[in-house]
Amino acid sequence: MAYVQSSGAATDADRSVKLETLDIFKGIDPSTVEQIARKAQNRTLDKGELLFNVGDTSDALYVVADGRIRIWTVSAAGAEVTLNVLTNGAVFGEIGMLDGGVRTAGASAMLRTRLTSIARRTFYEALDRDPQLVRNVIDLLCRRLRWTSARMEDATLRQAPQRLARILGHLARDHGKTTPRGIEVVLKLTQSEMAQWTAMSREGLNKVLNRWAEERLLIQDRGGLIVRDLERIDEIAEFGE
Amino acid sequence: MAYVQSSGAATDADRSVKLETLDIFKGIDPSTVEQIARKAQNRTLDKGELLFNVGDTSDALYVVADGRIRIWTVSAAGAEVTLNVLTNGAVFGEIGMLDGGVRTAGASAMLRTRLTSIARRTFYEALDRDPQLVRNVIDLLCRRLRWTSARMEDATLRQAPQRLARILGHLARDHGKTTPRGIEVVLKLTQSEMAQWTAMSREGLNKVLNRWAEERLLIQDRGGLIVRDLERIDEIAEFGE
DNA sequence: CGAAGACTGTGACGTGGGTCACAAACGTCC
DNA sequence: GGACGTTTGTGACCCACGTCACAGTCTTCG
Repeated sequence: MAYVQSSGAATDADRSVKLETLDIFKGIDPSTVEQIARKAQNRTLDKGELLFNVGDTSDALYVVADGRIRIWTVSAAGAEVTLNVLTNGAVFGEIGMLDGGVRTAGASAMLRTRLTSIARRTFYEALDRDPQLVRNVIDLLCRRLRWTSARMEDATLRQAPQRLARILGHLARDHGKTTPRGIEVVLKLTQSEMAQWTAMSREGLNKVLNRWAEERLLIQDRGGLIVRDLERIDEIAEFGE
Repeated sequence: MAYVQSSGAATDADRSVKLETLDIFKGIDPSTVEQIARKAQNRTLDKGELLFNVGDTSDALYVVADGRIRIWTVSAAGAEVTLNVLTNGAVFGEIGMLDGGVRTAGASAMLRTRLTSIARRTFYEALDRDPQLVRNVIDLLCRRLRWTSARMEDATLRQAPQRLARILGHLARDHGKTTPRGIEVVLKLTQSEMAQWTAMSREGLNKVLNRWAEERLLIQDRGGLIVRDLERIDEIAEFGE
């Protein structure tokens, strides 16, 4: 089986990500995937460890096997903005791998994280063999482009609270667990981390969050966050308060 | 020859764009390109005419044969932001053509413009036949992604004057003609058009432009714009004033 | 358990840049 | 050469948000 190798104990195996379950390998001959998996490298990053920096040369694509990766950029002044936070099963770094250019963003681990990396050579061999993989790659790139366009729009024509609402919606949908109390966000982030993500100041974010808590749109539960009124949050993201 | 057909007088022929000169067809068998050119459609838009709107279904890619196309998005409040201005030889609309999704941005003509369009069917036939075309498409998408990322950064962590400086640099480099007086921007835009592009107000842009004119960074010559100190403009784009 | 460090909460204050409301200058068409 | 529409120029005013400067509160670890 084309498992992403677990570098830890056997009990970790269930949390591991199988390559063949990834969208990018959907419809690909299992033997091809297995071959890629055999040549793939594994790597573990400690909390806070840098995987790559803006401007680094690049020749591999990564898959988050278990953990959490933050993708970011820095301004000339040194301010960091988070572009995305990736969890198990996410693929990243494909642009550098595909075109061989330098990295346009940095990547680092938010906690101890296991990764699988696939080298350009390996990937291109498979690309030459399987036309379906080509389609999948094109699809992936298109999806990325659409996602970036949407975020671009957010950045240019939405105000801070709208951007925050957008992120909250994303957190609730992609990292939320429905409970009697509301949608619990499993992906726990500090206010500073969220602030970097929404490109606002920590203090400003705090104030908005507390206002919304008062209005019962969400509950703040020591570090955790429970979304109560996703409808309204979405509305704010789209049209403002 | 795989010319983009001129729908106008023969004198327009010299301004026409040949498909085989486009990056996306670099290294492709001429007969394949010719076949695509034969199946391509031509279309002329009047000044201001809408080619497609956000949310439209899409099944074609376009090439600007002669004229000028503006790509834009709208906020829920109705404010338009220009994402790019395209001139002869530019390719656009490829994402929708490739993945069949709806358009994420609108496109309209800034002046009377001739376009060539290539349908998904036609393109995919060629894609199946020529693996080099696949590489070219992947390259194009990667380039787009890098460009969008850069603009994304501009939007989130640069201030208005920096964004303006960025656009000026782009105008000077990609649409400029070096003359004794400085780099003359051939692509003439009104201040309103530039303001939409830099996501600032027309009034604000005006003030910055006049300040820079006083500082001899540029000359404003009734509608035209001449960049005198590109070094400094680039510096401002990167580090602020 | 107690201290140090991280995280959260909140007000005072400053400012970039948008909106409004004009006036002046420029085109272009009868 | 008026006259009307477009573009440019400029000041008064305003507001969203960032920065600063704290004070609480939670965690974690010796």
